[in-house]
Amino acid sequence: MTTSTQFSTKDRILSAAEELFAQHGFSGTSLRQVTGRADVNIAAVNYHFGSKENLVNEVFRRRMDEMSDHRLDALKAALEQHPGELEPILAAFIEPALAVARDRQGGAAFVRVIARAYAEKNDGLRKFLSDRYGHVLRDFARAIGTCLPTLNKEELYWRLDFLAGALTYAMADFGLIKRPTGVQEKAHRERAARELIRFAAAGFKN
Amino acid sequence: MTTSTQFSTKDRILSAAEELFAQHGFSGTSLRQVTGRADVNIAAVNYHFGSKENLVNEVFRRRMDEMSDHRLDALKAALEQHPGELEPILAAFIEPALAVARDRQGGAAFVRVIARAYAEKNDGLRKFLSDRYGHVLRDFARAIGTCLPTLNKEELYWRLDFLAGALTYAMADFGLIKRPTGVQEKAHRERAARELIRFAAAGFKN
DNA sequence: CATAGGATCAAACAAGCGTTTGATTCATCA
DNA sequence: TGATGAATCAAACGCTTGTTTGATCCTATG
Repeated sequence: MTTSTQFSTKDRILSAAEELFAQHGFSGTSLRQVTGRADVNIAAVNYHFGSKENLVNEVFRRRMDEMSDHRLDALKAALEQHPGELEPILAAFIEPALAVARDRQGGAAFVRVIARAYAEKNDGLRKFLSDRYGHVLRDFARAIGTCLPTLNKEELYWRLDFLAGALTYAMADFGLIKRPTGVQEKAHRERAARELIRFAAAGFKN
Repeated sequence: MTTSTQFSTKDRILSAAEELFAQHGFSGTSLRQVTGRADVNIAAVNYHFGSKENLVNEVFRRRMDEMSDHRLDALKAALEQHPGELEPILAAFIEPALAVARDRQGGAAFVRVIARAYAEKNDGLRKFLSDRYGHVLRDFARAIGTCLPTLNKEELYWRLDFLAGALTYAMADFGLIKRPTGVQEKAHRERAARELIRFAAAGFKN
């Protein structure tokens, strides 16, 4: 099959897997659950992806590539338009996570999948993420560093870790802040981004 | 068996489960792995705990009770000895997590288990945690609130979520800060606590 | 010492797992 | 139109899962 009027089998598997991984984790999700939700034969996973592990990686690649590109674009724009300012850099880091969370259908699930990736000590996956997206974090570290020249490198990395933790946790709706019924998911996440930018900016500046 | 010169079968199972859950997650850990490491018959888990799910809950209860008590004691002391100050309250929240991480053997694994608990959308476990330990978070929220009376309640809860996220993430060694070889685990975690208290204090104060 | 009952054991259970097979459908192109 | 190969299918593969069984060991109590 080259094209299709609807979503391809491959895409349906990826979307179903994304949602289920977000809900039940990687090892907590069976391929039969995935193919059941995608309305696809069980053998299709191994046909299109080779193995369950490859499917996990593909679920990541599909959204992380997009999110990382947006982050780097936003960082470049922030450095050009607001040189020396911290908040635009933090926004460039935080808002694409928000965007991927609300953009496409099922994107909300992906944020939770990211959180899971950190929790699962799946070393293969972590190496995959570090190899493929480590440079994004390094670029942000450099940008923040030139913005706060008195901050030494170790402290900078600690705070970047705190930011990543808070972002992951908040975006995934893990905490005690439950989205009030009646508040739209989109408005909720925008609020989260706004609050986090303020919180982190204060923390970075000391 | 009422007493034992060594650790009881029940304790050995709990410790082995804790370490393995930290490494491979709940659904990623089989009871045969647990009983293998604990050097115990496979049937012992269901005999002593009833089911795998109960074992998961027990692994939590064992350390969370201790950590929550320490947090509340430290909070009380902070309010008495440093009334109106924010940093001691944050320290009361952060340091017991550090303590449980270094105190007993295998405690380090538990911090990673906590992180996992939030990532797993295991609703039974999350309800268990919320029912049993929700009052701890509420006490801290109240203490911080009287400390920063201009901060409205919603913002306060957002920031408490950010703190919890950053704490979980940093303590579990998820981020890019890898403990340098040669630096003791204890020193590494103390550094984490110190940096996080400063970061969060600045964030809370705005 | 006899015995009751908690603790441990090897073994098996049905169910679910990821993966593979070989046949069959279907669209494409010579 | 008939051939080619990708895509899909039902079915089965061997293996692991959590749990249960019934026998056996061990220790504390009468």
